Amino acid sequence: MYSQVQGNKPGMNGTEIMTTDTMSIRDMCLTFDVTPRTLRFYESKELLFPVRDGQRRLFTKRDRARLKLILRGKRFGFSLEEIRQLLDLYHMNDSQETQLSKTYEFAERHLADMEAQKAELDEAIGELKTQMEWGAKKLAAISKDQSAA
Amino acid sequence: MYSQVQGNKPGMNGTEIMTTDTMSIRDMCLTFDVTPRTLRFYESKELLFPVRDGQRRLFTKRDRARLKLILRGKRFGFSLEEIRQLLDLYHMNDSQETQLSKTYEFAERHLADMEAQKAELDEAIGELKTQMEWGAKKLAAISKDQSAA
DNA sequence: CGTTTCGTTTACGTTAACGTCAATTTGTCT
DNA sequence: AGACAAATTGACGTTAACGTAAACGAAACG
Repeated sequence: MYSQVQGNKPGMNGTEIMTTDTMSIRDMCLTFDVTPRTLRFYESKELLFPVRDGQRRLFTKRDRARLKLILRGKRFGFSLEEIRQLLDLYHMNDSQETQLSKTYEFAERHLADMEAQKAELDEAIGELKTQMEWGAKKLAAISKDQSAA
Repeated sequence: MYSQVQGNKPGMNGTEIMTTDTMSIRDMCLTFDVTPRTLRFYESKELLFPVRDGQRRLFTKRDRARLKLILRGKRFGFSLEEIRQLLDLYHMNDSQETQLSKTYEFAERHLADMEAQKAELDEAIGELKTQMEWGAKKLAAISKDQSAA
């Protein structure tokens, strides 16, 4: 649904298609529902590494994968700094094996956190449902009172 | 494991036990691992309603139930304002039936949020596990290289 | 009775995660 | 060329959720 045509150098007439697989900042904003400020902020925090076409940022496929993980991490309540460490695991390249062991341990703790969170979430959902059934009964009683009046 | 003796008025000798079922601010801090500042802050935001013994706050059983819900809500990434609304559902008394319907609707949205969050959490856990298996294989390869050298 | 030991109020400070605004540059259209 | 839109770089502002420090009162203790 979005243009894959980006990074056209001067000299292109617009009919040629350069599927460089990069996206402009605006396309990123529309696709992921974030603001330009957010993307620049994430770059400043070294969460994203858009390449440059002159001054302008071009976001690669890798940046988009990372952004998806960032936004998901945020929904789980992780800080950007924690997320940055996790991104290292997802985007580890072969020349960074020295850090792999440390990253792996971090991921283990993170996984434990998430599973604990899941257990608690299940419990909370159960309790909320119980409360809502109580509320539903109350509501039913009220509407009955009113029809009787 | 914590003292249930609180709110003793002057004139008590310490052998009598007044199981008023209230806790001092310090006991609350130890029990729930929060700071006094946090408890006062929650009171100022009308999340807790400790009674007073002169100047001092005494936290009731109701306050403790609410605090548990507050801390859990925070772990799920909800704001204090959102949590305050949910507390209305859990601590609704019969004289507040006018607001019940509104609160119920809020709870329905909240429940939907939580179930969506659970689904996403399951997915994230699965992906993280996959990545960690990849990482584990890498680590195994490295240690093999080193033993061969 | 002096002194530590909580607890209280008031008020200013802090951090994360951006928002917002201004000045400027660059590309695009007519 | 002129105008307009879109992007960039500072730089300062904002909100939530507390932290921290000062100044004070009350209670407990030797």
